[in-house]
Order: sequence, then structure tokens, then C-alpha cells
Amino acid sequence: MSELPKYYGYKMRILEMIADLPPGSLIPTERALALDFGTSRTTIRKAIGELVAEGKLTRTQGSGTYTGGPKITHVRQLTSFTEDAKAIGYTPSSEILDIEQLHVDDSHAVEAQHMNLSHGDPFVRVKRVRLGNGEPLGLETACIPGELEGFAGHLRERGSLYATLREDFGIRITEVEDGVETHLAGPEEARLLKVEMGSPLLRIDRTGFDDDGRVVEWTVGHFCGDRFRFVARTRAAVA
Amino acid sequence: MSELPKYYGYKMRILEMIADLPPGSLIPTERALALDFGTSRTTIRKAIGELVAEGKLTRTQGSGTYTGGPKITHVRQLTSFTEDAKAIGYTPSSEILDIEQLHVDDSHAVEAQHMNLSHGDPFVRVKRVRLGNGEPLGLETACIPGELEGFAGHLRERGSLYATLREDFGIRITEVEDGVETHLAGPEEARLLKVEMGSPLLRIDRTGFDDDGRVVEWTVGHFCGDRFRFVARTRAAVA
DNA sequence: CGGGGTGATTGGTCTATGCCAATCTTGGGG
DNA sequence: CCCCAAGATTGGCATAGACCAATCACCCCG
Repeated sequence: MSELPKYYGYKMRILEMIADLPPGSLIPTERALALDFGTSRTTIRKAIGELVAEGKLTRTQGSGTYTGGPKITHVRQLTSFTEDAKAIGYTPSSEILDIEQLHVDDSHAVEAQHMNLSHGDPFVRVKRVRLGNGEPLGLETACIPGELEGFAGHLRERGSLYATLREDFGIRITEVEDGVETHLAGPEEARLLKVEMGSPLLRIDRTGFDDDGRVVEWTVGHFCGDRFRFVARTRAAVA
Repeated sequence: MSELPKYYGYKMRILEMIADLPPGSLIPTERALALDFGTSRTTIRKAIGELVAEGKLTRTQGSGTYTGGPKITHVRQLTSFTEDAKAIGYTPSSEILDIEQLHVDDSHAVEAQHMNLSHGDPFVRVKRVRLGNGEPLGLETACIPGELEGFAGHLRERGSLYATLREDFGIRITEVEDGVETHLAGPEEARLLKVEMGSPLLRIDRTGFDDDGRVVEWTVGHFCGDRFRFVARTRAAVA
């Protein structure tokens, strides 16, 4: 046995094959590749599986396997998805899945903890799919403490959560703390983001503070690992 | 056929099984689970595979499959690994794999681009494994432009790259830009970080600037997705 | 000429099985 | 009593094949 698994060798060979192809090119079928390489379809699928997870290939049942999507999508996440995406010539949009004015109960333990809320306190929760140039990039759930009258209408009109909070409710976020971890796509995320189950995602949670240091926003988002890049610029506070 | 794949159901059942177990507990063998659930070992392996990728299980050939490690390790990456890790009561250390004083040639295209260097310009490159409480957390390669005399010795003594630059070479980093993406572990990363090939990692690249806006550091790191959390705190610059 | 149905194609999932490599266990020899 | 060698156990890799579901192309019918 050689050092590396066979499937890894085939992965590299496929990587060479697709290196020069334009995005969206159809590659040979799994059965054909297995035959060509003299291996089994299972092994080819494992090789292709990793390339898919890396965003270098996409596969569609019944159709075929194609070379990677439109390419990497750099998106700054420094202040707001909408505002930053525009700044780099990217067309952002959102599809609102759900807006609710809620009151904290036992099912909101996580939200309450992050926003320092108690049982019965009001907050708004918005669930959205974030799109870039029409393609789904991420799934975001934002929570804002308080009772926000007519919030849904304002948000739909402006498109941007931050703009809505600022212009319609006088809520200004002056400092944010972002946390980034990895996460694997579950059934819901896979469906909404159009990726395979188990695909690596970036889980980005954000806590927004106002001038008085109060939490005025808490958001959790899951973004496609291969299409998204989180960027933070920080003035070093160290002496 | 139900909506969800079978392996996903088994994954959830295994998740329940291990929910109450302390970290490090041995779970039944793959063959036993396959028999119990009335399915094939292949399917069980797929279920366990995802749980491993999520950090909930670890498996060792010849030994068995065990419940997840010591739990999530929050690490701030705001200024410096060493300094921040200490601040939250975590014992950081590094294992230096390689230190080189180099001059830009054709093989350093990426490095040169990020540091705005030209052919022949000198820079130092350090490759380290970052450890937290003795466990490998990440693999980092740092590049610093310039000719740094006695750099290796100073770094080994101080342990911290930032402290070395500051104290021994008068290089002060006042602003950093961090980029975060996902990345799957390749053979080398898998070996050094003690994770499986294909495990999701956080790829964190950092560009450090001095007061004059010059690039004085460029670093790329790969960190275990399940043991690491990137945190950035930003004063919103938006009007 | 247009539209819809039908079958071939292709990826998605699962089974059953074999062998390899790392680890652990056990027992015998020094 | 300790150490180590050999066998049993366990995960790691790969094979061959079956059936399902989504898609696509083509042909037939209106």
C-alpha cells in the first residue's frame, strides 16, 4: 500500500482534469471515471465528494457533475451585509423567511442569554436567506430586543436590517463582536442554501452593542464555506 | 423511502446515545452498531463520520470510537494567539517546525503579493504548530518582510511572535485585517493536527500593518474547526 | 408544429464483503 | 516479575452491485 489512500490520488487526478476547464463544464460521469481509472464508483464518489465540499465541483442528480460555480465571492462582514456587499460591487438581496414579535419563554433560552433578557421580555426575530447576485450565500437569524412597531414593513421596504434599525427606530450599533466557527450543513441548511448535507459552513454569530454597551442585536448566520469569506479589520488595542 | 437518508437517522440515534456520556467514553464498535441497528457498516461509518467531523466523536484505528474531546475551546484571535490565549486562562504553546530567512523568488508568488515585495526582497518565514493545553489547535505560517538578524533565537526564547517583533526588532503592528474561510484538511494538516483527512478547518489569514500602513506581517493558519473559535471585536466605523 | 409523456441517463443511498493497518490483549519465555 | 511476541479486535480502505429519484432527450401524438 502506498502512503496515501487511493481516493486521494484520484481526487488529484480529477483536480488536474478540471484545472483548465471554464466554470460550469460537465465532467465525465462517476461510472465512466471509475471505469477509466480502473476503480469502483464508491471510491470515485469519495474523491468527488471532497472536491464538492471544497466548492471545486457541484453535482446534480440526474444531470451530472460540473466544474465549480462562478468563483469565490469575497464579502466583507465588517458592519452590515447589505452595505458592505454593495461597496464591493456585489448585488445583495434577502429573502425573508419569517418575522416574529416574540416574548421570551423557555424555548428562547439561547437568545435570552445572549441578549441579557428575562422571561417575558419582548424581542423581534427575523430569519432570512442572504443572496449575492441571486445565489444563496447564507442563512441568518437576527434578534433585536424590544417591541418594534411596524418592523416587518420597514424592513421589507429598506432591505437592510441595520438601516431599518438606524432610520426607523433610532437604534445605533456602534460596536460588534463576531464569532466564527465551522459547522456542517444539516437538512434545512442544505435545502435552503442548495448545498449537500454535511457541507462545511461558516457559522458566524454577531453581538451588536450601542453606545451604552447594551446588546441591541444578536445574530447567527450560516454561510457557504466555499462562496464566502469573512473579513474583519481591527485597530490593535494592545499597548 | 422516507424524506431523510437512513444514515442521518442513525447519526441522530448515536447522538442521543452519547449525549449523556462524559468525554472520552468508548462507544460500541462499528460492527456492533451496524448489527444493532440492522444496517450495514458502511452506513454506520457515514453517520459516525459526520459526528467526527463535528468534533462530537473521535476514532482511533485499532482502539475504538470515543466521545468528543474536552469541549469547545474559545480562543480570541484579536491581537495575538499567545497573548489572547493567556488572557482567558488557556495555556498556549508552539512547536516550531521551520524558520527560514528567504529572498523572494518565483516560488513565493503568493507571499510576495500579499506583502508587496519584489523579486529578491528578503523576508522571514516561520511555520509553527499552535497548541492549547498541549493539544494541537492549528498550523500557522507567518511571514515578516525584512532581514531579521537572530530572529530564530529571539522567537524561541520569547515564544510569542508579536512580542519578539515588538521587543527585539521594534516592529509594531497597529492594525490587522483577518480573513476567515473554510478549508478541508489535506494529508499534512491531518497528520500535524491529528484530525482525519477532509475534516473542516478554519483558514485564517492575517495581514498586519504598522503606523505607516505598510505590511509588516502576513500569516496563514489552519485551525481545527471544532476546537477553535475566532472572535473579532470591531468598533463600527459607519456613520 | 407544439406539447407532453416515456424511457434512458446520472447522481444518491445502501448492502454485503474482503483485506489492511493500528492497537490492544494475552500468554509464554527470560 | 517484566518484557515482548503473536493473535484477536477495531477502525480504514476499497470493491461490486442493487435500487431509487431527479433530470434530460427524444419521439409520438394531437
